[in-house]
Amino acid sequence: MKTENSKRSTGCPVAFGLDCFGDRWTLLVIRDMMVHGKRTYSAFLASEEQVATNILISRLKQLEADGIVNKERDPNNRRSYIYSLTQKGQDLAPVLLEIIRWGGKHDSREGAKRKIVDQLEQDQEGLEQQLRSPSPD
Amino acid sequence: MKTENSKRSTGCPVAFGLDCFGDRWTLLVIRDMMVHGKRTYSAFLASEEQVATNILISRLKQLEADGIVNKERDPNNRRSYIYSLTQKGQDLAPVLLEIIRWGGKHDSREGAKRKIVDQLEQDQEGLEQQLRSPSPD
DNA sequence: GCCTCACATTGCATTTTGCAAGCGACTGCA
DNA sequence: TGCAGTCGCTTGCAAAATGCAATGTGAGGC
Repeated sequence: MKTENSKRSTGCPVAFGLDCFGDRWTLLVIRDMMVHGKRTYSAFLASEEQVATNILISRLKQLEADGIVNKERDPNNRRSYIYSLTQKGQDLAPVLLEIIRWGGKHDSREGAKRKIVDQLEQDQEGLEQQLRSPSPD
Repeated sequence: MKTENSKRSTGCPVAFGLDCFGDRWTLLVIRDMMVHGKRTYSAFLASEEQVATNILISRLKQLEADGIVNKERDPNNRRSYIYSLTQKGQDLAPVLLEIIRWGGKHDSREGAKRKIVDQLEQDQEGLEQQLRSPSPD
């Protein structure tokens, strides 16, 4: 598991960000919450990129420890938990949007998904609000 | 070394971005180029975060392979190389800016560096232009 | 010719990742 | 009441990435 003291401490805001979400999986979990409105462990597990269970749980724990997501019991199902974005997590929406914009511009592969990129070009403000308080799609 | 076929191919622009710069070091090299105007191997090596030589060279090669940086000989010193950002690399400026904004807002540690964060608040457009064609600070 | 600098490689121990299996608490259903 | 299925999570282990120190190479400088 990623340990808490694996954080750098140079004071650079970029390094600080990377310490929170600078790996191959963390930002995909945040994407799943923002873009796809996912909120449960099993929903994250079902994402296209096929994250392993041990990686997923370690990232969720780290995100919770970093105050980016909040974990609470599902009132309707006592064996489930609901993960949601804190303010700090919602504030990652602009970061995600700019990554989407960059990926949309520079990913020339077949099968690149344009839907959200088009939405971003047409109504950035609206999309950002949507990412901050998402609903399942 | 990170192999080229370690790329995911789900078509998601976020996953595409993470395949290019989703690790603990790549974006720091890009930060060094944009924010600090660094352009040589030895300048990157001297960064605060103390990247190892093997990691640095592997990231530079990957960035070059991905078309994000360009490598050419230094006309003034034939044992040196100059690394510079391509258009694709310069287009990462908004991503970096939003990470800086987020880090600036949420990093409450002692010693967090505010200078660039303040600059961002005062003149985002100017800063973005500066990051796209940086000069050493 | 010898020294230094800049870029880069190598070897090896440690850490992280990927993958498969399994576990305990809980639920829905007969 | 029993029991199969779901949910969140843990464990074991092989493979890959990382951290680290030492070494190599090729171009200048003197």
